[in-house]
Amino acid sequence: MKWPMEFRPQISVSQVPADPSTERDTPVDKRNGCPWHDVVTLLREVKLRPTRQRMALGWLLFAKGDRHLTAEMLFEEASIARLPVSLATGYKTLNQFTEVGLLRQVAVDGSKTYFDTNTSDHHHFFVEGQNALVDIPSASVTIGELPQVLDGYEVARVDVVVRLKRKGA
Amino acid sequence: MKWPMEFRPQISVSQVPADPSTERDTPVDKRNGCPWHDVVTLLREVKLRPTRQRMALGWLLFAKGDRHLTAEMLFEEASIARLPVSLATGYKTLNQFTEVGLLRQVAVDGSKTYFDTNTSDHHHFFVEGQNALVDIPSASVTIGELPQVLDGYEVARVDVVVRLKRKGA
DNA sequence: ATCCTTGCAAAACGTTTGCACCTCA
DNA sequence: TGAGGTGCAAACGTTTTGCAAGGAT
Repeated sequence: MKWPMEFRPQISVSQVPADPSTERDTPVDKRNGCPWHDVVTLLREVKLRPTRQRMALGWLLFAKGDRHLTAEMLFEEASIARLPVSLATGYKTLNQFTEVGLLRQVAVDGSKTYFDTNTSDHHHFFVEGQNALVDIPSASVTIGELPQVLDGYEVARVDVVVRLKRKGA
Repeated sequence: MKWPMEFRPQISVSQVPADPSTERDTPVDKRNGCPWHDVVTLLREVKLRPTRQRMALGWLLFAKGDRHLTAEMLFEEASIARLPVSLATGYKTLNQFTEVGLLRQVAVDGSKTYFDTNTSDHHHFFVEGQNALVDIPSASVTIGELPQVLDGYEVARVDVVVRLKRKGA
């Protein structure tokens, strides 16, 4: 594959502070803990039927502030909480929630897919060994300038992952 | 999991231009096309026996400048070139090369693992639709400052992925 | 001669799907 | 009641592994 690479700086990504009032793509306020009742509203706004399972998962996901979960983790939480949801439904729901902008997928390495309940503009620490993700407010990372992008393309998103390792490991 | 997050800017990651003379962790010069003979040297330096298969894969990987490959892509290239290497060996070799610092894994989303022959400090464009990776010299991206890192941990690496999408898609 | 490496096929793993049954509006 | 959702088990694609046979020093 040939690629015309002209790296004249041109596009500049301005990072916006994670001020709730500026959040985009967040149909419903899920910034504060989300009582059970609000999950109905949340689901209705994105035009997903508030079924028993989606309610349960939505509650697990959004009631406790920002979280980073895999399908398996969510499934286990539901099991422990005696919320009867199958693993397949867990996957399907996470994907649906992502499609409608309630969640965001985070690419770290490894085979597992992480879902982030914080859909605003921000980045991540990835803690090796613990395989845990921690938010970094986008205000804390400044990206200066990017090289010019290929004609016909535009920047969809800039993901920054800061990998942490145990000191002296 | 609780996490003490104090986001006082403190650690500053200074990005170094991709000047070959400053490359770290690159045991052997693989900057210019690597003739067959040099692969032997390359392998010996990292204490891997120069077997037929590792020679073949090493040559495919390092003879053509910087590349971003999955195991399947490498396997297909080898097949086309009539180099008899099994898929399992392809995987094993990519992992071994990564362990000794000859390759670097790149985390984009999707189920496939990409390996990058450029182990120096740099970032990536990820072209959606084409699932292609393109290097961004680290000099083109300036990361200002990072929040303080949890006690006992240090920054292993900062990965920046700039996702490109077709305009108006 | 010894240890390392390979190839195959099978297993493992995370994820998706086909389909019969159920349920919400 | 009917469109949509769920659960199960099977299918899927990628990656790893156990083991017997082959190759490097």
